[in-house]
Order: sequence, then structure tokens, then C-alpha cells
Amino acid sequence: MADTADSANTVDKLMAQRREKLESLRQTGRVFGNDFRPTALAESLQYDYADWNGETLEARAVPVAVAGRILARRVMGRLSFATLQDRSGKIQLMLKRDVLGEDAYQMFKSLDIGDILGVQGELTRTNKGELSVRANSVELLTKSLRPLPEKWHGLTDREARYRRRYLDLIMNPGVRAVFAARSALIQRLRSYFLERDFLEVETPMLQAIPGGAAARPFVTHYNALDHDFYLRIAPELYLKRLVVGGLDRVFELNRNFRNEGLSRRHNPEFTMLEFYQAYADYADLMDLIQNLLAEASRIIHDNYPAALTDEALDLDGPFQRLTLTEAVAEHAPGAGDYDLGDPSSVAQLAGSLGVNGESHWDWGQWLTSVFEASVESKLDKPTFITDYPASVSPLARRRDDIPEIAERFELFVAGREIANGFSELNDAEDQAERFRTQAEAKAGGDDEAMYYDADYVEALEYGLPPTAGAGIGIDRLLMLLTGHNAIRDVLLFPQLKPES
RNA sequence: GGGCCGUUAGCUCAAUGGUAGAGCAGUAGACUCUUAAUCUAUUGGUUGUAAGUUCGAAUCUUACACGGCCCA
Repeated sequence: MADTADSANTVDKLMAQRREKLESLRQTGRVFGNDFRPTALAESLQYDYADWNGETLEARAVPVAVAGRILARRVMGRLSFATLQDRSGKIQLMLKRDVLGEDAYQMFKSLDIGDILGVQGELTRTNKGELSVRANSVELLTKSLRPLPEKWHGLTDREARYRRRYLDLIMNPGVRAVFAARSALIQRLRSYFLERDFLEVETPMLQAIPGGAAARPFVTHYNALDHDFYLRIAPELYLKRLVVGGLDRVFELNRNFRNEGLSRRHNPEFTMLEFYQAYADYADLMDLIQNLLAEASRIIHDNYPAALTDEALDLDGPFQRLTLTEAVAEHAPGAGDYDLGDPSSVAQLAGSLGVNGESHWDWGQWLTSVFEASVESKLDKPTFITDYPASVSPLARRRDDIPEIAERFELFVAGREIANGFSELNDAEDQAERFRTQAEAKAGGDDEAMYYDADYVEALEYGLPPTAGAGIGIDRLLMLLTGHNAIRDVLLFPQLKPES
């Protein structure tokens, strides 16, 4: 604690100065007033008056009230300029002692960068042509007690940007654009499904049996029930219960939690869109997703250029489609020397690629491991991989002609999976059998294997109509669309280790 | 989990093992068209933490913490 003068560090001294200014303002007038109402936004003014020259502005004397944070200040004797930033952008303030009066001008000069002001005045243009608000009055709305980062270099330390995102948002306008794009993306996904008669629903985050994906869950304790619950790893099994209940088209756009490490591409909580459509199959959903992503992509690219980096992708389709076996044959080194339909041959191929498999693995697990090890990262252009082994797809319907294959697809872009979907398994007896196999694997030490969910099987026993469903990882989709290669750059508050 | 890199003033960054500096911000002053304003003066440090080597450590060594990049 820096409560003595000799232990005060720089920021304590800077804050002490600002507190003194605040205190002296309290003596002479009102601070933290909450009745100022801006009538204009900086960016709107820049846009609306772009064609007005100085003479016209002076003649019309357009009155405006703007509010925002001071980012820079240029005092030149009896005339000053300041840069004010509001939620839309920036506009310059022009402050003249002759107009404001001596007291108000002195008050302005005592303000600090970071303070939040309400300013009333008229629009004008400087000699250099910059649209400015010539202030008639200035009100301090919020005193900022801490110094902002430097105006020119801003805040660049990534850790600081993530831990104090508000400073990042103040100092780095592109960050705001990314999250505006995120909002627009989510908005469009939502409206896309609503337009197609899907019902938006919310299903439990706290689940007694975590299901719907292969992942380790977070555990929490529910005191009142004295029972451990899991944070959901996917909403899938609940959404399909709703389809059993007659909600033939449902979607949920919400958070999932997976107990994995942190990395450039992993955050323990992430946003997933899942949707289910009865009387459709996986091929229908591939078409839907292709169309959906093209629309979403267009919205982001057309409306949020400031959010995009050079790596931003335009997903305008059509997307390539390959079966898993075709993809392995095409991309896995040496695949031509092996029989991809034969379990032991595929296991040998996997071994030659350095995959550490386990002896009890079946054909599907070996083939999938080969795909993950040597194909996935090469799928640069948007590609639907189809026809996954049923054994690695325990919730997916089998193909009628080849029962070992599931009617399933995953979409890969830039080497990353961004969507996963299938024709849903609606044969309750087969589902029970698949769950048994999963539960055995879990008992055998595979902590990502699924639990046996008897309640879900019971729901299926009442009858799930033929249904297809899919999930799209929203954070990763946004990463692709905006060209950010760290998930932390598309999450407002990414998970970090505690500081101290 | 492994390898490499980083952590110095509020921010952005310097500093052959030999007195820790600069710019911005701040403070005081000048200045009625600036916009990284300019000019003058000036305040500001537990060099991530803890040990060690050394006459002497921001600098070398070790451990730890946090972060970044790459790999699994």
C-alpha cells in the first residue's frame, strides 16, 4: 500500500494529482453529473457534414452536444484543441477562451487526458479543414483518476491488452471493430435461423451428465442438492430432446465449456451455434451452412473493414466435398501404399506417420487419427469432409449401405475445423449400444469418451424424427473471417492465468 | 507438457558487469488554427519475484511467476 509519501510510486503520484483536481472541482461545482445528453456522435458528424465548408458551417451555426473521453489535448495560450472519442469515433474540439470565458477555459486546461466530457457548441472547420466542435460550454462528466497509455504507441503489451481490455478498446480502434463485427456475425446467424422458422432455445449449462461431445468437462458442486454437476461441453443431447418434443427446428447460440489447456486456438469457454432440423439429412445441412457462411462473410467484409487483417478470408463458396477416405488417400503421405479399408493396414499407415495409437483401436479410430495427424492442417480452402467412421461418431446415423460409416461431415477452413454435423442417430437401440461402447472406453481410461445417458436414450425411445444437426464454432469462424489467428483477439475477456 | 524469446518510469522503449536514460504522459511557464502541436524548465525507478556468482548485477547463473511465438 502506498499510503505514505515516501513509498508512493509514479502512478500513485499521478493519481494523487488527479484526485486533488477532482477535489477542487467538487468545491466549485458539480462533478459526475449524469444529465448531459449528447445529440450527436463523432462519426455521424464527420459523415453528415463532410461536404460542408467552413463558411457554410459558420452561416448555419449548427448546434451540437457531444460527449466522450479526451484522448489528446493541444493548448496554445488562449486557444486549445482536444480530441474527443465517443463510441462511434473521434472529433476535434476547439476551445477559445474568448468564447468559453475565463473560468470555463481555466477549468478545461486543468482537465486530464482520459476525462469524460460533455461539450456543447457549434460545428466549425479549422483553417486546415478539420471538422470541429467549437465549444460554448464544457462539463466534466467523469474524472479519470488513472493515466491512459501513451497516445502514439498506445497499448501494445498483449497481456495488458487482454487483462485490461477496456484500455485496449480505448486506445486501439481496430479492436472495437472486431467486436462490432462479432456482434454483427451473431446477429446474422440468429436472424438467418429465425427467418427459416427455427426456434431459439436455451438448454442447461449445468448438466448432471455432460454429453454431446468428446471432451473433458469442468466439475462444480451444487450445494443445495449436494451433488456434483458439470458445465456443459455441448447442448446437443438437450436440443435433440426438444426435437423429440416436437420442436422440429431449434437452435442455440451460447457458451460451451471444455476442460482443456489454453492456447492460441483454445479458450475454455467458447461460443457455439448448434441447430437441428427435422426431416433433413446431413447433405441438406452442408448446403445450408455453405449458404449461411457466404452471407455472414459478406456482411463482415462489406461492413467491418476495420476489423479485417490481411489474412481475412471470404467464405463465398462453393466448398469442396471429400470423403474422409478420399482425403486421406489424397493428402496423407504414403497413403497409396496401404489399404485404407483394412484396419491393420491403416494402423500401419498411422504408425508410419508417427501416430501413437492404442492396440484396441478399430479401423475408424486409426483412420481418423491419420486424418488428424496428416490431412487436417492441409485443408486450406473450405472443404467438407464427409462419411466419418461410425465408431468415432457415436451420435450420428449410420449410412444405410455401409453401416460402418456415419452420415457425418466436418467443415475445414485454413486447416481448422469450424463446423461438425450429421444425420442424427434416431434408432434408440443403436444409440444405447453406442453409449455402452463409449462407457466401456471411459471405464478403460479414455476420459474424453462419453457417458451412458439413459435419460437421453429414453427420450429417443419415444421417437426422434429423422433429423440433421450441426454445430459451428463461432470464435473460430470469426477468427477466419477477420483474419485473426489468436482466439484471444476475438474474445473480449480471454482466459488468462491469475496475475498474482 | 517441451523448446525459444520476453518482463526496466503510468505507456512505448534504451542502457560493454562500473552513477538506470529517452520520448510521451505529468508539473511550472510561453503561445488564438493545432492535430504525434511547438518552445523552455522539471518531477518521476524495489529493473517481474527469490536466491547465487562478483569488489560491483538491469546485464552472468539457478529457480519460480506471468506473457508471447513455435511444437506436441
